[in-house]
This record gives sequence, structure tokens and C-alpha cells, in this order.
Amino acid sequence: MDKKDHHFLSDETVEEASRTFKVLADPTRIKILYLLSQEECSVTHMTEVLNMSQSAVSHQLRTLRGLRLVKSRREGNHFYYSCSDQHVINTLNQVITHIDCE
Amino acid sequence: MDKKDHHFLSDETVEEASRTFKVLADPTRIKILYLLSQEECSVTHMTEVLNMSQSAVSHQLRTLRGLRLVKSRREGNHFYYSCSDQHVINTLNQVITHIDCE
DNA sequence: TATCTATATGATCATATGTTCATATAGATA
DNA sequence: TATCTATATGAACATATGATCATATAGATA
Repeated sequence: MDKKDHHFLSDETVEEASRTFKVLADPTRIKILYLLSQEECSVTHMTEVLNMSQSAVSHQLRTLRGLRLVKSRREGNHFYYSCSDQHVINTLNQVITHIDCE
Repeated sequence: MDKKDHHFLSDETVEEASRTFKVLADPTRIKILYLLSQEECSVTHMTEVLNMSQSAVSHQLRTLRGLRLVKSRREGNHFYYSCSDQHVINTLNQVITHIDCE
């Protein structure tokens, strides 16, 4: 391939892609996102199902919220979280599918 | 969704997915993989095109080699690297495409 | 109003990761 | 054989990140 035919990524694109993959690189966030991709659920529920401390779950939810990958709604004393970025879920599912079919 | 209908990921699957995303989470590796997805090239060439130190490139290639995402062949004094995991390239391209079309 | 429940958050600490610098190495060439 | 070139690698260092612990907070309830 001739050098002039190359496509180069802009720094912004590289950084954005890196951010996307960084979010998905942590086991805890993978579990949370995969769970939320199947059902909306409360922090308490996540904590129980994932067998993690409330604080750890909450901190990761903060990260995910900051990146607008999840959203929450209040119902009484509970906050119900759900996914808000289908593209990230698609990417996650694609990789998981590939792993599981090997 | 009823709890019994949930699909849970095994720890191994989560770990494997995490590993995959971790590799793609670093800007330098993204640049290297994207370059190699377009053409086989030598370490010297990568160093010049990516404007990075030889050592930094070489260290990252070691990481990528360890994970069998790239392979190399010798030709005289040069080592030519190329991609060896199309699935990872597909994942990378999918995310990049999504970013660039926004 | 006092307290309880669910969630959020700040500080701290340990670990992981990427770069640089210095140097090693293997094959090519003088 | 001496040296040069391309690449690899180890040590050291700085930064980033995730978990935990303690505590704050807001709405519900007694």
C-alpha cells in the first residue's frame, strides 16, 4: 500500500476510541453494563447480584453516568439505572459473543 | 425481566473481554493496530509515522505480540509487523467508524 | 422531628500501566 | 573481526485507576 493512500486517525478520534475502550476494560463495569443491558435495576440489586460493595458499585455508576452510558430514575428511596448508549452495549455484546463461541 | 431469565457471564468471559478491551484502550496501541491493519510495516517505519520513540513502540509491540494480535517476519535487519487477529481489528474499526460518523 | 434506608462521595492506599533511559543483541556490512 | 543498524529489553519513575473505609445526604417513615 502506498503511503499516500493511508488513512490516518485524528488525535481526537484516537482519544475518543481510547475512552470508549477504557470504560469497557474493567471487569466490574462489564458486569454492570451487561446486567443493565438486560434489565433496569437498583443499586441495591446490582450490589447483591454482582456480590460487590455498595461503594464500589456506586463509584463505577458515577463513572458510567459521567460518560452518559447509563441513566437513572428515582422511585422512592431507590434509584433505578439503565443503559443509555446502545452502541457501547453492541460493542460489548459483540466481543462477548466472539469469546463465548470459541 | 424475571431474575431466572437472566444470562450471567462467567468470570472467565468477563476477564477475557476485559483483556480485549484493555489492549484497545491505549492510544499508542490503537495507532499501531490501525496502521498495521492497513499495511505491514517495520518498527522503524512505525516509529517515524507515529512520531514515537523506538523503545515505546517496541514495548507496545511486545505487548501485542504476547497477546498474539500481531506477528512479525524478518527481512534483513528489519522486522515487518502485521495484524494477526482480525476480530480485534473489526472491533476497533467498528468503534472508530461510529466515532467518525458523528 | 428523629431515625432509617438507599445512595453518593471524599480520602487513602495499593496496583497496574506506559514512557524514558541505558544497554543488550543479532544480523549485515566494511 | 570490528562496527553499524534495527530491534528488544530491564530498571526506574510517574501517572492512572479501582477498592475500601468513613461519612454525608436526601427522601421515607415512625
